[in-house]
Amino acid sequence: MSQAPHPFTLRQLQYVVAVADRLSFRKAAERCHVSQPSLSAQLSQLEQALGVRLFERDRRRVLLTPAGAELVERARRLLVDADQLVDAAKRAGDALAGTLRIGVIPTIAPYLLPGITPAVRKQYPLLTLRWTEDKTETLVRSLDAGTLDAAVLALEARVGDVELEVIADDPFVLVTAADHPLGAKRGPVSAAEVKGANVLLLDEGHCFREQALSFCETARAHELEFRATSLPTLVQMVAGGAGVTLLPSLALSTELPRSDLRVRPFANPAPHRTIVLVWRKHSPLAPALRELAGTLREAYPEVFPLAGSTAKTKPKPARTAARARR
Amino acid sequence: MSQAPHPFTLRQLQYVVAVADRLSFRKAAERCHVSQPSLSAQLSQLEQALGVRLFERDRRRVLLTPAGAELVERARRLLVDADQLVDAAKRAGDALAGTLRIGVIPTIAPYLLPGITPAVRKQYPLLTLRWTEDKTETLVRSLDAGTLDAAVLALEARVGDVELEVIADDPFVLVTAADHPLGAKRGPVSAAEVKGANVLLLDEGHCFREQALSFCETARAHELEFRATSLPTLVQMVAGGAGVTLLPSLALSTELPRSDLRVRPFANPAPHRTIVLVWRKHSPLAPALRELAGTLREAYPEVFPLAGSTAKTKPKPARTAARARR
DNA sequence: TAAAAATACTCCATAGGTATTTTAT
DNA sequence: ATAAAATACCTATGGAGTATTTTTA
Repeated sequence: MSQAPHPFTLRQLQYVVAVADRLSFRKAAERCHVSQPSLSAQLSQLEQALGVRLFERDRRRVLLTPAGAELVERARRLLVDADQLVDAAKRAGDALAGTLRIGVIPTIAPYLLPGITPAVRKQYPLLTLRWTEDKTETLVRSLDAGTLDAAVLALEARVGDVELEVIADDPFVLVTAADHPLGAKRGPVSAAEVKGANVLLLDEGHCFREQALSFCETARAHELEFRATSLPTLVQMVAGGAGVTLLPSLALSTELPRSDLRVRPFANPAPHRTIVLVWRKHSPLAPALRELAGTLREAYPEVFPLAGSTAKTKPKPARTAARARR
Repeated sequence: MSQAPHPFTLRQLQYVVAVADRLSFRKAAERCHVSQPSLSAQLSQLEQALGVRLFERDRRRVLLTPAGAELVERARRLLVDADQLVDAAKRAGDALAGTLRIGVIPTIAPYLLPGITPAVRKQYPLLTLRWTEDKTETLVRSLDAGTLDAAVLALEARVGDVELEVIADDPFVLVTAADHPLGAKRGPVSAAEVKGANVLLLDEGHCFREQALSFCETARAHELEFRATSLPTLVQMVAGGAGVTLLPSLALSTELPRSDLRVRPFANPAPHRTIVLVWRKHSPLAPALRELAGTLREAYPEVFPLAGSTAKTKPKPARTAARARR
């Protein structure tokens, strides 16, 4: 649309309004902290630009012409809008007091979000998070396109050229039916034990599938032909005796305990994923996102005491003793 | 309110919008017909002024930050409003296409306005006239205060320090009851004939009263104690036999003919008033008002063939042959 | 390396200042 | 004579230009 420089200045509008209020060039000039000739010059310039006489000059006083009166009203509104624009921008300057669009993968979203939402709301009461759930590849594309400000992903996936901050380490566990041989023993399960087992995995496209599959290949376990579309389905199929599976610890508190299933951690080196918050390189939101990631990292072990790597340093963190961070 | 210079420029907003549209500083600069460094400089200046990063710079492309996206929306609106302000001002520049506030005295308003309104509407379809009816003194004060843009008055009254344009000469006539001796004769009545007659006049405050009274003093006629508050009342009282009166010709077509009344013009020098359009000295509307007065002057004899001085030049103007003036 | 934005600087247009004149009461 | 706005003229800020460097894919 408009590419030519605007025919008037916000300053000129201020002058018009000042004169309309005081009905005197001198007093208006005082109020605007400029000299009377400067103000006069700007106003006649404005009149020339608009092609309208705005004021009726008289040595005693100044009167508004009908055109001037209308312009003053518009000028007032415009100046108010301009001020509001400044205010809005200043408010928007604090990214943690606005809206952030963040993506999450399906094997994290339903387990993480309910848990950390209260902590985020508490820490950043003015922040609104707009979550988008999709597979890693889609999220990374959206991120690059600028449709998302950040994403919560597993670092082990192809994550693109981004900056990131670790939120938590999420070790995998072995899940078997209660009557399955591998579920009979307690304590950490070694890769050797799993050798030859029939393992159920997620569908293509889920990065968790790739991560679990990579472990299975190392351990020489077999993948079954059936693939599940979600973790709850996977668990259900294991309970039905179709085979064993791996689950991220994050999902445990939601999917388990179940009397028909057994869960065993893995012996080192245990398969795991690293949950990270990622954002575009050069994103001006980087500082804010880094801080947000810190908040998530701190909230994580409190909300998921069974899961996070940080939990190792605090073997039994009291679930109720969530320190309020100011 | 705002007396400090505004923290940003409309030009800067144009730059922001241009960048938001093209997502490239270079292309935006092209579009705005400035060099890329100039645009860059203005934008970083704006970012500094607002304390917000608006763009995410990347060598490949430019992305809007959330704050930037919001600001762009506001900027778009603000620029549209600014353009509208210019348009409105340009339109308002033509005073004969806007609204004019005009005062009229009570002895003119009811007779003149219905007659000339169609002509005005025809000549200036975009013009709205806001009429105010009041006595001369009040109108002159309103005019001076700027509440009115102009007024239709009788020049013979104290009209203040104004510029004016004559609309019409309005000679007075003698009105008597049908059975009054002065009404028995036909043809112009001389001042001598009226000597000693009992004359009814308007109330104080009406300038027409002063004008009629001045004639009565010259002619040595007597004013009766009763005073009427309006011309219709005056006519009614004359019909009732209370005395004779003077009427402005302008009022004739509305108040007369009546079978119970007689009307006679005055012999020269006939009493009269001059109907004028007046406005403040220095009013920037002067040219428009002068033109408007011209239109009224031309319409007058066509609408009031019995009344105007101009009518003398055309003894019998066909009332229906109102030339359409372009 | 190439393409885009940022820097460095120079220039000039103009907003703003001071001194003075004009104008109308 | 006075008070206010307009005019004349000067100054200096800063917007815009050209040339160049920086950055990173």
